[in-house]
Formats: sequence, structure tokens, C-alpha cells
Amino acid sequence: MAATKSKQQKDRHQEILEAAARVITARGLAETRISDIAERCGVSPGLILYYFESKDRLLIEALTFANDQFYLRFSREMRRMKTAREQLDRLIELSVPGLLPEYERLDEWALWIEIWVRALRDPVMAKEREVLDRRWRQSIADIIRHGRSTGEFPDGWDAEELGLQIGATIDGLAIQVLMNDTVFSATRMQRVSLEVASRLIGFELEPAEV
Amino acid sequence: MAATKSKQQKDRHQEILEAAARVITARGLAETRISDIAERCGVSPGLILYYFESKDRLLIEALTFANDQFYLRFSREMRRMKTAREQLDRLIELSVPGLLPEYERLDEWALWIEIWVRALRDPVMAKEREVLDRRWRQSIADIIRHGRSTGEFPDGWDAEELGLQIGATIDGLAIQVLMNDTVFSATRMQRVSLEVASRLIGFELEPAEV
DNA sequence: CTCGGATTTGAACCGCCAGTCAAGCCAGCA
DNA sequence: TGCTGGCTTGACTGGCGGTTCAAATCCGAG
Repeated sequence: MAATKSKQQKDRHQEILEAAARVITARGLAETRISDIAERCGVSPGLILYYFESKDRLLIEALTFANDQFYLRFSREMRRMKTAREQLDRLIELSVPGLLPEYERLDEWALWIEIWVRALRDPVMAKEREVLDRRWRQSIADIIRHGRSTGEFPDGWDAEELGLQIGATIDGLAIQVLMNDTVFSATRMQRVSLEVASRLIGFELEPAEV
Repeated sequence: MAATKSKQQKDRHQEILEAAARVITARGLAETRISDIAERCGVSPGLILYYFESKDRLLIEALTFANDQFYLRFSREMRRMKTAREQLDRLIELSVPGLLPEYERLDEWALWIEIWVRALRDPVMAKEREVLDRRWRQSIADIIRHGRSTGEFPDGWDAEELGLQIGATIDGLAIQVLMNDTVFSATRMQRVSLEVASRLIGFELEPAEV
């Protein structure tokens, strides 16, 4: 059974990925050493390369792993929400860096930037990135389609197109917040994102809840 | 005269910065070696460190230098244009990665991503970045104010705020284009940017020139 | 308990590269 | 022509960190 891995091996694998993602978040890709990851696992450096063929591979896997984790939690939440508006609010809430206390200041977004910079030159990372990104845009489009089916949102532009536009706007705003905590605050980003989304999708922005 | 530098020294300084910017654009910050920069200058590696106290400092200076260069050309162009609409069109044209043939595929934007990733952890870079970014947003706000003074654009939201929003949108879209040449093309970004800008600023989008 | 394979260790290896330095080079000047 | 001081070289080094490996350990099956 060449394709089976022991339970233990799978656990270790995941444990290392998780540790790697944390180290990258904390120190940045460029400053991440194999020994840092090993230390975080409470394990010797040699072991890391017993489970991963090279540091490079590990880093790429760690980056996508972290994103998968996030996406899983996210889509589970989405399924539990009834209205599209609720979904949109939550999506934006989760997209604002540092808004929710349960995340540390340098969160998902820091990893995204690392993904981007790497994807510029590394074809493997580029391909991974494209998949992750398409999935994300798709989620936005799904919310819009859902909203249209319930009558919350009006018909209009192609939902995919809107997913792209809204996604891109959130990206840009998130960078501002992540970089520049002084001028552009998290709550302000939240407000602006919602405003832009409402205008692009074409629904009336009711008196902000929360 | 401690404060004076010979003409020659200044030239060399700049020459090295330029070479560094090119190498970073081509290979990425992480893969840039001092010897690469030296080679590009046709000079020995030792000389690089005669002019810059460390590699780190050089890289930061190179990054801001490249941006300065771009900004200078840009604002010279702006001054020559009469209508705000022309200015806006040109700003967007310059913001779309790879749209203009005179730039190589990996252009300014690749450097921006490097700046971001570095600014996340390096306070010096973070400060530099903030300056560069403010200047850029300011430029957009200036165009809007100009358009309002000539009556091209209607009054409305704070010009600074719009500068932020439009700037962020362009950022996000540019990343898409830079990463993902297949799905989202340069010309499409151009169209979307203009559309979003017109809607946020509130002017009528006339039949597209060009 | 014993064997055998999977896991784990940590020391050793090795290439790489930022930064140093002593020695040459050259231009201007007296 | 020889002196001076800034420029330039390129060999050297010191440390860092990814990778390898032989040995130790662990664990489950028989």
C-alpha cells in the first residue's frame, strides 16, 4: 500500500505545517529557518527534512495550508448564515486585518503578501495562488448569487465580475490597513468596504448594524 | 567640507541604486546578491560596500529610489495635461501592469510588493513606504480637486478619502493583473479602474477614447 | 521478549555570501 | 615628476543555515 501513510506520519506532517505557518506569520518568509520551525514543534531540525523533501516545498505547502484552514472555517460559517447580507458582512469582517480580536495583528494577510511576492517568480507558487484566489472570488460571487435568488440584491453585472472587483478592492484596502495603522483604521476599512460593495452590487445600505 | 560629495561620488551612488533597482525587479529582493548588482554596474563587489554601509540599507534606498524616479516622470506628465480627465486616464494607464510596451512585464508593481513585504517587519522601510504611499494618494486627490475646480467633476466626498479608495482599488486590481495574466487582462483592468473611478467620483463615463 | 522497520536525533558537511582589508590605481596639483 | 587622497580591486574570512547521515530510539507484531 504505497499510498497509505500511518496516522502518526499524517499528524506530524500537519503539525509541522502548522508550526511553519506560525513561524512565517511571526517572522516572515525571508527570516524563517528550518530550525525555527523545528523548535516550534519541539523537535530536532533533522526531522523536518525527514517529512519534507526540501525547505522550499515545505514553505509553499505551509502557505497554502494556512489558507486552506482559513477558508474552511470561513465557508463553514457561510453555510450557517441565512441572508446574503449577513454573509457579506461577515466576509468583510473577516477581511479587515486585525479587526477581530481572535487574530493576531499579523494575520492571514501577511501570509498573502508573502504568497504574492513568491508567486511572482516561482511557477509552483503561482499556480497554487491562482487556485486559492479563484476560490476566494468564487465565494464572493456565491454570496451575490445567493442574494439575488432571495431578492436581497438586484440583478445586474455578472456575479463573477463583481466578485473580482469587490475582491480586488478589499485586497487594496487590506494592504492599507495592514501597513498603515495610523491613517486608515480597521473600522474605517470595514465601512468603506461595505459602502463600495453596496454600490457595486446595487443594494441599499441600511443603517449599519453592530 | 564634510557635507559635500564629489560629482563622481554622486554619480556612482546613483548608478548603483539604478543597477540595484533593476536587479531587484528582475530577480526579486530575496535573490538579489551584492555581486549581481556589482556585475550590473561592471564594477567589483567591494565597491558597492564602499558606497553603502550595508546591503540592507542599499536595498531600501534602491526601492525608494525607483519609486521616486517613477513619480518624477509621472508628475511631470501631469503638469502638462490640461483636463482632469486626461490626467485620470493617464494615471490609470500607468497603473496597469504591463499595459504600456515601454515597461517590462515585471515593473514598478513587483517592487511595490517587495516594499510591502519588507515594510511588515522593518520599521525603516515602513516609514519610507508611508511617505511614498501618501504622495501617491495625494496625486489622485489632486486630480479630483483639479477636476472639481474646472467643473469636470461634481462635488462630493472628501477628495482625500476618494484618493484612498481609488488608490486601494487600483492596488488590488493591479495585483490581480500582475499575478494572473490569464483570467484578468490588462485592458480589462484599465476599463474596470476607470469605471470604478467614475462611479466613486461621480462623473459620466463618455464613450471611451483611445 | 525479540526482531525489524519507522521515527528521531544531533553532529558533521559544505556552499554561499556579506562584509573586511591591504594593496594598487589614478587624477589633480605643486 | 612625485605626492596626496579619493577610488577600486579582489582575495580572504567568518558565520550561517540547508542538507546529509550514521547511530540511537521507539513501537508494534509475532
